Amino acid sequence: MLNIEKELKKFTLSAFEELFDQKIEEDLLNFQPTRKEFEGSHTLVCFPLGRFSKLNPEQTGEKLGSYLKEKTSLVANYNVVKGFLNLSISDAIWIQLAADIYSTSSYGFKKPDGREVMVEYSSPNTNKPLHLGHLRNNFLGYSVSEILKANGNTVHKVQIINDRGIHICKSMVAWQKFGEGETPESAGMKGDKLVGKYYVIFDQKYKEQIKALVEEGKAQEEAEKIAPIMLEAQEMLLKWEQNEAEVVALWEKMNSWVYKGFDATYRTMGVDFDKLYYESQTYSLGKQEVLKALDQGLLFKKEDGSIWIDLKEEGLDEKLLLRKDGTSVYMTQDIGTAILRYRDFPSISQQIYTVGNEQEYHFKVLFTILDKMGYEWAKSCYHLAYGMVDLPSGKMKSREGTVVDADDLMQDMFDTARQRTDELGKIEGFTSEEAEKLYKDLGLGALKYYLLRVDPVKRMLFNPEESIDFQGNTGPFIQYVHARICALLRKAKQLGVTPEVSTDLNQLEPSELFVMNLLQDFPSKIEEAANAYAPSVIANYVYELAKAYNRFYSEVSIFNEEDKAALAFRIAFSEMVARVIKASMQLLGINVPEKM
RNA sequence: GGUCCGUUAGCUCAGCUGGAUAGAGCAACUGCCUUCUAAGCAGUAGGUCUCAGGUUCGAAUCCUGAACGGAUCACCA
Repeated sequence: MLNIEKELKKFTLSAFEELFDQKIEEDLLNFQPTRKEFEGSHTLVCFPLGRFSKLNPEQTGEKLGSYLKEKTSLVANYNVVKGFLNLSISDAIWIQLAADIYSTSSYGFKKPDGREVMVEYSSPNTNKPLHLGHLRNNFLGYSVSEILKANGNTVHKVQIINDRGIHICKSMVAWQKFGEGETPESAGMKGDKLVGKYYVIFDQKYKEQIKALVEEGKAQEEAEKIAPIMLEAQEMLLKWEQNEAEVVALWEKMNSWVYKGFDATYRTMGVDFDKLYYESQTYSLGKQEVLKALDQGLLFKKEDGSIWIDLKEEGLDEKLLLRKDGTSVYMTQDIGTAILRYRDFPSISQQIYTVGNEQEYHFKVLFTILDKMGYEWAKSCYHLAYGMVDLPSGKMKSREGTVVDADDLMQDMFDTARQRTDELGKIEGFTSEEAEKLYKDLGLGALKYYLLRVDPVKRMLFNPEESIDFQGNTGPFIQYVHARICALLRKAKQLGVTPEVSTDLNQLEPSELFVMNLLQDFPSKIEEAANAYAPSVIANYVYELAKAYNRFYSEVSIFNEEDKAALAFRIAFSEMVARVIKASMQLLGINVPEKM
């Protein structure tokens, strides 16, 4: 495939040899897109080149420009403004590039390179439903997986389901005491919602008990420790780890409710996993590993019997790995899970953990522990941290009922999509299934794009009062451009116009050139997104592309074109744009409709 | 207090491997639908890129310091 920038660099380097008798580093050649107020598409910054050409930047630009124009068929024209050499690429080259792209299947995607990675995302606790934070997590993890695949990696999507621990025991205790046998069926509630309800009830009762104890004269801290309902939860956790039948049965029952609810939510979200890990199946391996490490002298035991690791030398602190009662903590489980994954997938070269940035310290400690335990691969583990999604009122708190529920939010988006679509009235002839599918694609498109266009490291604000837009820099805008192009392609087919990039063509419109330039960027954008684990790179790119195409669309009347070659080209060109839009959106996990 | 992260237009965000007059969208205002989908296009207005130093021909971008906001340093996950 022709790469214009690469070619320009090559010729510029030889220009330096011929004109100035200098061999210079390629890195010195800084090509950037030409600003739209100047003529040209590629601009070479000449300031750093003066010391090699022994000329001022302006003169350097002139010399290079005339050399390139003369010696290569690439450059049709040039101009120098201040120290910037602006180059216009000849239409023939653009047409050749278009022909290359048009004939390339899955343009921009790399062939599998044998590198295998594991991406973890979602990883919910089973004591409450998924919320807005999980949406950012899931969309991010899913999209990064798709981007890595497009960049040539084999990807295993996994999650670790936090199905055990004190949190789930809290829901269990509350259900046992106050549930009166309620089930999702009897309550008419999704299972995850029902279990979440009892988690909230636990917290309410717990707070009441603490308050009562404090009124009796206990210190707050002590009251928190001795509140009866908390003791019951702790006892239940112990019984669970001892595999007591009744507790295990209750645990299985309530978790199965939750899984059914989660499955429904994941299906709506359009995410999936290749393999699921459950903490209940990995924590004992973690425990074994901890005990092994204790034998090896890597850990130490405190007087009360709890087991710790000392990471002060690594600039971290002491970390608890097993409680005094022998039960395991979060860290213990994560150690077991990581090791198990490498046993299951020995050829992966990296594990990527999509987890909020509030857990940065946790992962730093986890990777350090694994490293100390002698696992070579610990060095390549990567915590893909993302910022919290805040509400105008501040952080979401499930205990205080300020969370934005994932199912509710998605349903709101679908409703908005339906309403907007009905207002516009453009989908006559759709069956009700087709219409429903469209509402979902649009609603999810808006939501996913909204969450993914922001750089992952940044925390973001979500205001539930202001609904997510369907206009401007949004998912539906991009989906709309795709649908528009599909309408063109249908019409072309109807009229019997065969899309073709023909060399008979002799001129392209400025707005076409601008789009071509963006199309050429697609492969490097995928690479950039993969290297930075940042879907936002793709999101911003595809928006720019869609916007640039829209400009062309409004400036150039396609079917009024009398030149046959130009008409055939514009159809092919539009088709290319649609393909890149579709592929980009696929990388974000967003479907693009053909009509909307 | 230690460590990490963020701060760009009224709001939400790009730009950050240093380059021209810092860009989009929303909100406001002005045009454009008898012609391929107006969920659109074009335009107007809106900025001491938090501040102060430094490096450089050139700094929103790199370095140092400060301010503000957030996270974290749990026998929670």
